[in-house]
Amino acid sequence: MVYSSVIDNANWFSGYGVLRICGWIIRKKVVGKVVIIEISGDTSVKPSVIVLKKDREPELYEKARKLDIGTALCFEGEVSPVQRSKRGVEYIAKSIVIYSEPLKPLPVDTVGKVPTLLDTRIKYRYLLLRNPVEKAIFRIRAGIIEAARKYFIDKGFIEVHTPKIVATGAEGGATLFPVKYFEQEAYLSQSPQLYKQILMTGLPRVFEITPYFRAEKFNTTRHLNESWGIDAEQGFINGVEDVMKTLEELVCYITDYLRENYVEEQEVLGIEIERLTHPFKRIKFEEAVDMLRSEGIEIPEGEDLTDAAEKKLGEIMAEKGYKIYFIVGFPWKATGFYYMREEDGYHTRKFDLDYKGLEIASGGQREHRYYKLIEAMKDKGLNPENFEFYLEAFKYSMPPHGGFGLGIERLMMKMLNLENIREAIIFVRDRTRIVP
RNA sequence: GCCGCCGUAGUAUAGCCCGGCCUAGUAUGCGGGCCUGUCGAGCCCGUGACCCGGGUUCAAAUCCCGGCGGCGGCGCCA
Repeated sequence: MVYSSVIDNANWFSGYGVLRICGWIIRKKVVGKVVIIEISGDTSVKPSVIVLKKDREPELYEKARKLDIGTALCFEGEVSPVQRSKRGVEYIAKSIVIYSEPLKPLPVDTVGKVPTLLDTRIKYRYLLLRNPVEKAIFRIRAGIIEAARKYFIDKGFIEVHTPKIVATGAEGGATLFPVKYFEQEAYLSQSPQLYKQILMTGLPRVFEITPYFRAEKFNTTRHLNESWGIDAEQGFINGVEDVMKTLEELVCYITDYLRENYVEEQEVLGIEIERLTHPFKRIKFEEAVDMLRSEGIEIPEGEDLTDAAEKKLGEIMAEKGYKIYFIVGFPWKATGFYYMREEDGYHTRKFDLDYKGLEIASGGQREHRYYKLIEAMKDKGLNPENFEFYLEAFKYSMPPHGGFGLGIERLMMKMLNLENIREAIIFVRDRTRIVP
């Protein structure tokens, strides 16, 4: 599939089937009387291949054979009637315009013949984006967001933006990045949670595609300090099931959308995004704990599952034929103050969505009753006075509501079989990385 | 924060355990040549590296100490 570019200048038809394609040389072969140049641009994940023959276009042949890997150029031409390349669509060029040449040889291999360590890969990500594999990963990322927007808009949700500079976190300041905000103390937002909820008094169905800033000192393959999520919140719900339904439909919509529209990307990555069908399996938190305990894993009473336990649960569930499943009914002890408690006082309406043993989303029904919310905060040892801006909204007919946050990078990891979450974001912010 | 592993040309690696045979090997890149519509092309020639500082020793890429950097695990995690 050849995509039409939104940038007219980068890709336009100048009439009579003549096409202008721009990009960088990622591979060049001089083979006797023929020069073969592969261009990586934005028209396709696979390279555009220009073939120049000594007897057909002698001047361009001479020009092309001297070009370096990494050169930025545009060519005008047409699709070749002869298609012998196994790598991309072949073109016959009528003209080539050089825009920029590398000052020195590229530090990394943009065709992927020589392996690159993750650290180097992150450092030179912008160059490696010329590599079809890397390009495919980030085109798919864009596809996830594109699909999510379509899904929500179709369902009548409105896209919102909540502040990323906030006055307080929901549960103390330990995991927040402080920022100087004139004479006040402020933080980077860890989650749009509280603001999404406030919006339930005026816009009962919202979604937001947003960064999460988390100051935890993780050093693992599945944590970032700046990650992105697809968040949603909906009001006038009949229960937590309404929220879970939205989430499972969204995830299925995304995978179907990618399967259909990102075929070439999957081919380049050598994967097939698996088809998911809803409803997803629901298991109760206690059932999960029982399953794990019968496998000899210790789970302290009322505590959340560790990552290792979640991974093990993924294996157990896979044996039963479930790759993606909800864990529902988390104990109050293990959740935030804003989740609605069940009548028994022990359980809540919080859920997690796990995909192949990794938590990719969490959410639930929130407590919308003002006095219950105050009670909950006190129970969690929080001072309601610190949340006045939030609580105020609950005084004016807050409908029952709930929502979720879906981690984009984590979804990508499981969908594309990435080993490290850092492979799923272009510019990485982790424990030590702050540039580029 | 704790624990483990690692740091060798542009990139990716071998050598380190057991110091000398390392003038540091290989692949790829880069420069040159041959050949050929190649597709991880092939063949030949060339090019280029032991993270930093200190120590042990006749002798250190190799052993020891410190620093810096990377990877992973755990803790922690809306």
